[in-house]
Amino acid sequence: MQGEDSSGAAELQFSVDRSSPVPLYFQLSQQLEAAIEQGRLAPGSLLGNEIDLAGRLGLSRPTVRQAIQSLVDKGLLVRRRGVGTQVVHSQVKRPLELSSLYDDLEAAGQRPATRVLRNTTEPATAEVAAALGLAEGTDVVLIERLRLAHGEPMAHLCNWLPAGLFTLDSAELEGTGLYRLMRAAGITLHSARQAVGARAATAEEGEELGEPEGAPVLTMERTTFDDTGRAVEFGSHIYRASRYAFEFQLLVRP
Amino acid sequence: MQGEDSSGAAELQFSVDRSSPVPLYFQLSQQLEAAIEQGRLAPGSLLGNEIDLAGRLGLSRPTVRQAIQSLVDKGLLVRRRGVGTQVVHSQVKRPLELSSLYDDLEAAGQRPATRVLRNTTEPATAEVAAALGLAEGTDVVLIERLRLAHGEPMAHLCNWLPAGLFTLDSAELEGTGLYRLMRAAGITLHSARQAVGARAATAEEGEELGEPEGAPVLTMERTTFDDTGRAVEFGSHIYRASRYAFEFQLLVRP
DNA sequence: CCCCGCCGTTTGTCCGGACAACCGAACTTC
DNA sequence: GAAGTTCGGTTGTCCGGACAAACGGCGGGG
Repeated sequence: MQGEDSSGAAELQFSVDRSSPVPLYFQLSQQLEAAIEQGRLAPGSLLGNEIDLAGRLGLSRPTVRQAIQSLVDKGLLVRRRGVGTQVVHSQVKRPLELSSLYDDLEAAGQRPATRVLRNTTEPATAEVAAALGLAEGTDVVLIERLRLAHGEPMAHLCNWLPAGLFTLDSAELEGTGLYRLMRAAGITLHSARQAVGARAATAEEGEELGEPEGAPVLTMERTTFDDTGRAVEFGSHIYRASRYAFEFQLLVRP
Repeated sequence: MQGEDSSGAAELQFSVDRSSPVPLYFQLSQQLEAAIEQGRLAPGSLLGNEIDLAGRLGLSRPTVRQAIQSLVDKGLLVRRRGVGTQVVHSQVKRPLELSSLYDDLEAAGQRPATRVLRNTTEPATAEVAAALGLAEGTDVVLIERLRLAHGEPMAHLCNWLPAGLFTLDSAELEGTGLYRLMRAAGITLHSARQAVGARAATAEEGEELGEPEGAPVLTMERTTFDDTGRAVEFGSHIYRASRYAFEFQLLVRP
């Protein structure tokens, strides 16, 4: 038995700034998250009861609970009635965000690059129209890109967006991901429907990706919606299975 | 302009049972969710302000807020300060749960079946030991299964569990999924780390799945943790790409 | 020695109120 | 007519308190 494991955060110093416009519960949750991240709050250690914590910080219990709850939702803390709140043992990293491949590669230390093959406006095919909830033949923007890492092709990306949603500059697309541009344009992404599968590459696809014909490729189709429910993007992507796999963490809803 | 779209849930009837052990906020959130599911609350319609809703139900505003917040977390509602709470327009289905293939197939109307090929205890290989956080050579349970739908092979599943975690009956495994059994045994699943990729099937794998050698297959590796942080399961799965794809919905964290 | 119930601790739920921040629309002003 | 301003309505944040429910350890009884 190590007493440390249970002593927890009693001696940890947290503080809030009431003059800040940042909500108090958010200030606290950020400090707690940072302490967990840096190991100052050891996995398995108890956080100390909410009443005392509130008292030490000069906050009310609901505010402290709100801060804790946000970290529980992130999977960093676990609450047990009659026991207390403790830091989870496992290494929780990132619970599957809606991030672009560009950000993924950049975070992994790869040097991503993009080659824009097409950036045009076309009438929507039946499949694209159905995915975006538009009438067939409506004008949509088609973006075809090749994503590279360390100069090697990684994926072939086709995206369709409703025309007029916002202007897409090819130069900007070379330097960052699509989602970053959409967020910057004031579009609030809300949810996405995805399908991940696999198939054999056609000769043309193999050519583009540097794989032989018939090589296995990962496929992903995704429709993204904003918070008004409009479909704002439909993508059909192909990844080199020999060089890429989707990695993510998911949490279980209690 | 249709007034209906904004009139919202004013005339909808909700009620709570204070003698029930089910929390009041949960009763309300279930009724709201059912109303949305059945279309009684139209997409885009406003929910009516929280104060009135609380008054009509004889609840306090925090309780109503808690009910609404749980549906916001599920992606069914969107709140806008100064505007109100409205039902999202898009069809939100299921935000990617940690569910077994068995449940997925059953929900899709396929008739799943399982053939248990192996159910033994063996010393852990280096790979399995690393995934489960055990010492190499520690005894682990190995379960090898073939999953069928409509009598056709769909996937080949290999799972390793720490020995002694709970007893696995082959007969039970034929009738349901692994996660359901684990939950029934009192193990609270907390999070999982997954990797989804693709490759060509070996001759042996093709034989088992009814695919030619070299056919593309989807691969998934998954390590599942309980809420104490222990790894409770490691799985290495292969799916017929011609017959199966992962479909899921994901929400954007605000 | 083992099982069972008691009891303190801690989180879960719920209340009622207060003020701030924000949005949209009506209004005023130029 | 257009732009800026005010104002009502709604959600966001925060407080202090109260009781209930679950867990774990303790002691008593078999």
